[in-house]
Amino acid sequence: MAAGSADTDPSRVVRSTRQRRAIEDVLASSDDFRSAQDVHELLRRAGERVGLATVYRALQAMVDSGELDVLKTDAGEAVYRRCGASHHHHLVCRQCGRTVEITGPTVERWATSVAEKHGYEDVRHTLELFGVCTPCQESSGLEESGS
Amino acid sequence: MAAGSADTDPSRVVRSTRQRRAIEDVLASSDDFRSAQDVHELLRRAGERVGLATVYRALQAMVDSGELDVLKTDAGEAVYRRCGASHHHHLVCRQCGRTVEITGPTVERWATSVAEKHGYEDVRHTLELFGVCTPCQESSGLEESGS
DNA sequence: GACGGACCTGCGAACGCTTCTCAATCTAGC
DNA sequence: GCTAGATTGAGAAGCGTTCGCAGGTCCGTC
Repeated sequence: MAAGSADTDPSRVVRSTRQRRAIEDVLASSDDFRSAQDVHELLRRAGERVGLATVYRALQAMVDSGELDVLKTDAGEAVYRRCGASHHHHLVCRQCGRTVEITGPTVERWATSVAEKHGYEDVRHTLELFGVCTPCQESSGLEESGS
Repeated sequence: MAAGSADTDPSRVVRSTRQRRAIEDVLASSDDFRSAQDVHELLRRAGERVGLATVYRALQAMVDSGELDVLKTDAGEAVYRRCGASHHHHLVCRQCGRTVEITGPTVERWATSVAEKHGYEDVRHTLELFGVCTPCQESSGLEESGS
């Protein structure tokens, strides 16, 4: 925490290379969060030979320049998404993984107002809902009460 | 995902051991978030010989039983803090780590209703707010405009 | 108090994600 | 075409975390 904030050195020139363009393409073609490993795998499948380290460096650079959003999964993996894609959350079944996308102005407003009340600015949030979907409720209900 | 849900096996008895009590003590003596490595280091300094793996296992067990809160730092490190019985969220400064506890009936209700609308039950959620607290806004403002 | 089985512990290895190293390569500008 | 310097790629290293297993500890029972 409290990093140096020295990454945005204005004397540094960003070059447009084949690899960087390929990485941008991958992210541009999706609205979902993608991990660095994902991006690397997708590039490989697309026939682009790009090193993993390069993917990490490019993603980090894009985060620094504000082109990408980044957040951490529960597993500690960083996932990236181009900024400006519509913000939403997920409702995930903890048994089968079935996922529903959720957009909620209620929460967005609540988050902002709460944060402001405490004097925090530039607020972002992570919110995930975990439950058991209808099909899984039925099947697990059979299992557990199976006496 | 879709793990066995075997963590809350009712046939499993939790034992009270020297190590586990020491870990509880460390966390009880602080209101701050502590990483597993922190806890391990503190135990070592206190003269308690406890293995790192044991610390991880104990912390995880406490999280599962609801005794501890856990969240991930930007660096991907898991940090733990004893948790009041009441469910709440955190508003964390992404620069200095200053944390405010938040309880929000608004969100709780919203989460439940959204989940039910999609047929999900037994819903839990994770919600963290990240922003920049007032002191950090001022200091970083000075830095950036400090031509 | 002794016994036995289940749980817990500790060590080190393994794991996954990320960053670093450094020589080779490529880009942009002249 | 040439040069300076940014960028790349492969593998090693770093870090936090989890796993495997032999041995130790705890708790209920006799």
